[in-house]
Amino acid sequence: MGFEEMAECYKALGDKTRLKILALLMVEDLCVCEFVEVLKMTQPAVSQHIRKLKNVKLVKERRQGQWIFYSLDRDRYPHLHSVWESLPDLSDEVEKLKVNGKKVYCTD
Amino acid sequence: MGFEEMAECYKALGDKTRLKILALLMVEDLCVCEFVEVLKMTQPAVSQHIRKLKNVKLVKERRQGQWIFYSLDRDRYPHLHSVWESLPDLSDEVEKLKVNGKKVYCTD
DNA sequence: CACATATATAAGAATATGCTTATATATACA
DNA sequence: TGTATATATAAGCATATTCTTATATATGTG
Repeated sequence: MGFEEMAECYKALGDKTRLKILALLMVEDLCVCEFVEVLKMTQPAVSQHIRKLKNVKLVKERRQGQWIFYSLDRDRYPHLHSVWESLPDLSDEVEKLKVNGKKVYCTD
Repeated sequence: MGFEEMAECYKALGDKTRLKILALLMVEDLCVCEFVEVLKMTQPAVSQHIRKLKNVKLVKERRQGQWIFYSLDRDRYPHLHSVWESLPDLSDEVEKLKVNGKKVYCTD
């Protein structure tokens, strides 16, 4: 991987909101409307951050009905494994989603 | 380490020139005038990139006479070890410096 | 001390980034 | 087919980034 490509990847990591999105994806796959809840941001703002993460292949998407679930592609860049491990644990945030009835359960 | 601090760190990594500086520092400690030679950039441009790396503690400096040698602080962020290992090997570039008589030898 | 070399800093300009609001597209369902 | 929900995209604006040129500071040397 060349310097340009690497730089684009770290640039994607170089934002607090995107790091939180990735930390949330370490807990489980989530969709945009769930990020909107947790991050208290508008839907377009979230979508634009996710687009940047997709552009550098850090996250994958899979559509399930009207929702699109995003997942962290942990193995895309093996040298980032310890970066993922170093992210703060946000499982409490995901738990709050469930408690508040904002979690999307998809039974496809 | 919080998200804000992490983001600042990855932001520092999110630039092709700075990644090259770090890759060069994987080979050996270097000073600004050597980066200027290798990177074919102006001295202020190089200094400003180094300042960003210093701000997030990725590089350390030590003055030796009129030169300031910069070094990679490999252990500052343990989760970045494999990032350092993944950087392209630029020892050829440092070798060229020596061949062209642009290497700074400091005998302090 | 005067001058050369190495480095840092400041100011300005061009470009990039990250939000906002408005709108388009895709899917589900009655 | 019409409506609701989820998501993406576009345009515009405020701020940040990265260069350039000019200048300041620090060290070494005659």
